[in-house]
Amino acid sequence: MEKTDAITALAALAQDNRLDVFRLLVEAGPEGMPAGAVAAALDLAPNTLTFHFDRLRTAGLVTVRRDGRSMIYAARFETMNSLLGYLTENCCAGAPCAPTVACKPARKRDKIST
Amino acid sequence: MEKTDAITALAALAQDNRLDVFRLLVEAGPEGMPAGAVAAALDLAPNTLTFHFDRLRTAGLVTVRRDGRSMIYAARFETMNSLLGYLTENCCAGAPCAPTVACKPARKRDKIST
DNA sequence: TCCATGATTCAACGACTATTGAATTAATGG
DNA sequence: CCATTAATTCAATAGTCGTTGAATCATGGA
Repeated sequence: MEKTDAITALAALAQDNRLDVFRLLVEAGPEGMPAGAVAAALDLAPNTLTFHFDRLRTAGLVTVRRDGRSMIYAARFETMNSLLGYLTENCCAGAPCAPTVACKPARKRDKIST
Repeated sequence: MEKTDAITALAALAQDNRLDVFRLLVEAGPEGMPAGAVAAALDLAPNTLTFHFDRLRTAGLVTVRRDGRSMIYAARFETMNSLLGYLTENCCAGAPCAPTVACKPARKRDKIST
């Protein structure tokens, strides 16, 4: 991952609502969930949400597809992995950090903590 | 690591010059380096640098101590580790990501890539 | 004490961010 | 075709960010 991409991804995650959105999508797994459901879960105005989705999408942290009138957003774990890779490689003085960290959608967890 | 701390740390790293500063300090290791040396290495105005150091310090990513008239800044690897921990735990759907990632100062590397 | 050096403080500035309300586009069902 | 639902676009706004220049503080040496 390039430095500029890392910065974009970091900036995308460095915001309260966006971090919530991303965590929610991570929990939702690869199938993702409709924008409306995210809006309902996090109590965000639809236009505000569109704004944040745009940032996440620009950062490559999220994908969209249309399903009827719903837009289904899903987390891109690959990008999250690249970001973790970049941070361990460049901000940890090298090798000691990186015993093959990998980010998979996998199993659900108890509950998102705020 | 708390969510708000994670956001502060992410925001601290999500900026070109600050990321450069932090990477430089990571390379410098636990002894750190004087503000002036950082300023020279990255060609930053001293007041601009103070501004960025403040952010990094607020995020807990950096420590300072005085040595004569120099201020010696050093990376706090512990915080970086916590951040990586938070991201793998909360943004990777849980366990599959975290085979004990750890961030140590340790050995130098070839060269920072821009 | 005086001066030079290293760094911080402060005010100002343009640029960007996050949110809002109103209007608009897209797809579906009757 | 019309109404409804889902989401996006757009303009406006307050607030924050990054940088600059000038002034100030702190330390050490002559």
